[in-house]
Amino acid sequence: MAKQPSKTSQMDTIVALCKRRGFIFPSSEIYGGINGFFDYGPLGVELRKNIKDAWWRDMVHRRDDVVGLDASIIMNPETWKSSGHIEGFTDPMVDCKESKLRYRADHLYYAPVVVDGETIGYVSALQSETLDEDTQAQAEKLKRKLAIQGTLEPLKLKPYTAADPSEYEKIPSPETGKPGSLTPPRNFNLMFKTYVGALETATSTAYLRPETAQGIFANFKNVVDTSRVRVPFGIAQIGKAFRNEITPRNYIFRSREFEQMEIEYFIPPDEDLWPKYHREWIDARLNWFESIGIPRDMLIEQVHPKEDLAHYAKACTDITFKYPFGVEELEGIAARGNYDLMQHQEGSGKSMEYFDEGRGERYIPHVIEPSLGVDRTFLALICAAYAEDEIDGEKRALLRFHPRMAPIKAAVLPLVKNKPELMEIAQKLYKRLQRHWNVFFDVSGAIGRRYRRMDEIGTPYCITIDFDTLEDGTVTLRDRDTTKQERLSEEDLLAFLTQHIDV
RNA sequence: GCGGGCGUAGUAUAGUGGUAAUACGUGAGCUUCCCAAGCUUGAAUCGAGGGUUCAAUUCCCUCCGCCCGCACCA
Repeated sequence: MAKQPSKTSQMDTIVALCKRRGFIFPSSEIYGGINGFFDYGPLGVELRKNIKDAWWRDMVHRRDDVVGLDASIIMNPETWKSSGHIEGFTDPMVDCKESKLRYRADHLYYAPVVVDGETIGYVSALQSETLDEDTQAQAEKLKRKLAIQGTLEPLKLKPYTAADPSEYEKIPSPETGKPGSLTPPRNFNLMFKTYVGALETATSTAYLRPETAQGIFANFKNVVDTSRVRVPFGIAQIGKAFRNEITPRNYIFRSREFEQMEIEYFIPPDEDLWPKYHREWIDARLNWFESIGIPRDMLIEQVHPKEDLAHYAKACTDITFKYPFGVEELEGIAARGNYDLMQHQEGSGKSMEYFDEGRGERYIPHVIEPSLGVDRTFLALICAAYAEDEIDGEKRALLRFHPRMAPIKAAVLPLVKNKPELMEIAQKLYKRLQRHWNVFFDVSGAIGRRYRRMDEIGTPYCITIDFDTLEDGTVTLRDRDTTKQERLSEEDLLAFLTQHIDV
């Protein structure tokens, strides 16, 4: 019985293919690699570039209402105070050494149990609606158990993060109820720190940006003052961002260095207005994914439930993709109100107000934020494109990339290499195509082998120069997905390629 | 960070206390060769460090990395 390929094995196959054909390498592999970082090889860099170019062209050049920006990765650290990343990006964690469970330290509450002014022990519980009752019951139980007489004083609950280091040993684990197994709270700030200038001092501390968005907000006034934009309008940016993830997982899906493609789309503040723009952007983004070759049925629109939203957010809809390891976020489209601009206005002391001439009024615009990862798109494209089929009883693996996304658009293949006439024509055609696209020239091996090589890296078209070419100038155009061939003149070939690649 | 599993050419795997192999891929060559043909020939591997041993890829320890689960996903 044939082995059913499991979900992980399909992922393994894709990982192996990416390595074998030069899409993705583990970063600094000769030194044993480094967790959560990846390098993109000759084919990978082409695919990434095609993703970014397509996004930029479709979101910036082909729209009248979006302009671009390229902000620096390291910004004034005040930026991250205003944005909330220095406070909110830190997750204090506490581990229970006995039960092996881990908690958010700020969600774990504790209180000393005090009877007639004397502390007889501690109680603890996780944040919940019944927190007060739970801890009260624990305290009474403790008092009975120790057979202590007297009056129980009201519990003063504090988060574990506020505990004195001398108390860590005495606070019971919420799982086991016994003290002594909890670690001190440990901070995981997800921003990478660095130092600007020669001296490593507290005042020279800076951060690698954890998102590109803040560079856009920080430049809001600059763009408004210089670019003749009018609300509603967007600012788009593509760039690297860095998050010191506790556990990078799923290949390039969650890595510590990644690239974002973000738009902040500024709209008037009317409460009834944002749902319309939010919807428009969700649809625009879904259409875009389809246009680059991700089938609609692999995409899911997921609305964040109200209770999961950040306090300032009005709504957030994820576009998720069916990765082999599960359905995971590709892009988030958030309606963030005017929170970010307000924060920066307050933090910087500079007005973020926009004067709307049409309305004759001043306001701080609200924002819709479509935020997408280049690397997640990369992985989605490969997962969507990967296929295995059978040609005349021979198995083959191929990547069915949209021609616009394919790292190599076409290969020029002289049927045989020991005929100078064929080589000469092939070289000439190759040079001609090279002026327009990334094309490949291959003479080594049998023609069938060369086709299969191109299939595996997703090259949509192979152009073969054969003996008929010497007679009538036509070439064979072979299609990757169907393996069908047709003969075309050189001019028809160019028209065909232009039509299919430059969409 | 914890627990479990793992680490042998580019990839997938075999194997051993006496210095390593198979397939595919890959380089060169031959063949008017349209779907991984054939032949000749070449390169390339035991994650790193330490220990035990006459001898370690094999046993032990440490580190690094990968995978799964917990947690995290702001």
